[in-house]
Amino acid sequence: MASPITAQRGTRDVLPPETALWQLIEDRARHFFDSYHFQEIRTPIFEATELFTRGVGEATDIVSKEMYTFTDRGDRQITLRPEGTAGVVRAFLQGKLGNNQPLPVKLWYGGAMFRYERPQAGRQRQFHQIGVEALGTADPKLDAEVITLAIDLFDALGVKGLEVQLNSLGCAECRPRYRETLVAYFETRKADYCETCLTRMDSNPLRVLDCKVPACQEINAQAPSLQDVLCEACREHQGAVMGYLDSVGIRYALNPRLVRGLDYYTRTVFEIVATEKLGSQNTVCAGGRYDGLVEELGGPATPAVGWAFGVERLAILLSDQVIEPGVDLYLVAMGEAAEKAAFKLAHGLRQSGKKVELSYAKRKLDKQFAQAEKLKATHIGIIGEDEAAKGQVRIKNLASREESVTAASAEGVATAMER
RNA sequence: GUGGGUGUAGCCAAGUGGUUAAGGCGCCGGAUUGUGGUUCCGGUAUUCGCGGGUUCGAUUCCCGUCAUCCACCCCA
Repeated sequence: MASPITAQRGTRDVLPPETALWQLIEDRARHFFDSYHFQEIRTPIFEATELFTRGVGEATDIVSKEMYTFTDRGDRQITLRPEGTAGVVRAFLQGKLGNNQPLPVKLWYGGAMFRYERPQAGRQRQFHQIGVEALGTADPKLDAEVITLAIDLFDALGVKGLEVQLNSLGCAECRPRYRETLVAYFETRKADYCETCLTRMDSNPLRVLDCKVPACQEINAQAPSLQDVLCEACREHQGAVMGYLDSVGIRYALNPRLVRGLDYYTRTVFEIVATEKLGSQNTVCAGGRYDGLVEELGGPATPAVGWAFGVERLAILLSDQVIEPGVDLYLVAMGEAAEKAAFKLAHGLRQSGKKVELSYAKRKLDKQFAQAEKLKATHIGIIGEDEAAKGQVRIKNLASREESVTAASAEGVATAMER
């Protein structure tokens, strides 16, 4: 026998009944996107590599060592999308969405993302995100709105133990200033930092702040905080965001160490982290404002804000929720004429929206009952030789154990099942 | 990419350098012919992730490899 082919490292099959959980997540998400008036956008899974090097940032880990990049047969540099925002912004510009409808343009998307990482629970090479992007306004109301949307969704799904962490990364005005003071501080303590920190001081100094090495954390505790040097406009913006969140009772923790790994963020950044169940991969949802990205990708200056959550991680948080499959009617037939009658009856009932399962095996009746129980059927229908000859079916409610004989028609059976 | 743990059926698992690899759940079939998740009986791993080595002999020891999990890293 040939050896079986298995799923590639870092990819996995989502099997039933877990798929039912994914559907639940998707359904609830759609519901809230609709009420918050976000419209769906679907963009390609692969894009020009340059979209991500320019959008996400050359120096980021995602771009520098995690992308699935290849040259296609037409000599194009192609990358499987590692995140969703860059593609949405590209489509926003290409489709001229900013020109033909009122701003902000509020979009949501969902789908597979690809990053070449070492797999772990809650971290796959192909993983799935659902996210929102709102483009065209700098109004802090929108920062608060997208966070509120996320919390509403997670609440509705019954996710417990989440914490919102908030920070501001400043803007083109104050961030460079902060960078300078920060680097100046690092210089004074250079001898005490770990090696990754030392390289990051040049490439991406803000990232030094969320180093996990205890020694580095100690030094960072005394580092100047961005909160202290935010410009007036950024300070006001952050205050407004917090005010809106307060007004709807959303609790959050200000975390001045919160730095995102993508270059495009400005001002508001946030993460929604799970306090239990996820171990170190505990960020469920993350996002922020990216006022410079649209311009960076060749469009007009367009402020924007968005987030994405990881479907796999959310599914882990919800994994104790059991979604019972179950059918309305399990239909058993005995004899050739009965098989045909059952097949036809099932067809009629299914057309009218009943969930009907047929018996595909010739078992004894007591086994058929056991089978109906296993399928979580609410009713069982029996067509034997007698019933088939009379064009009838015996319907039994498996909970009440009440039984009746009725005409083998969709209407007749539907009525009998009401009882 | 770094360090560590694990790998016996669909799932949970016992086990040993040597005749036919426990058990449980699940699944399939049966217990004198059409009514319930119980009970009883039977079946369900040509082989212990894969490859190589040591050995008369390896599921068991060694090496490699793959997968998975944990921490780092990174992030959703």
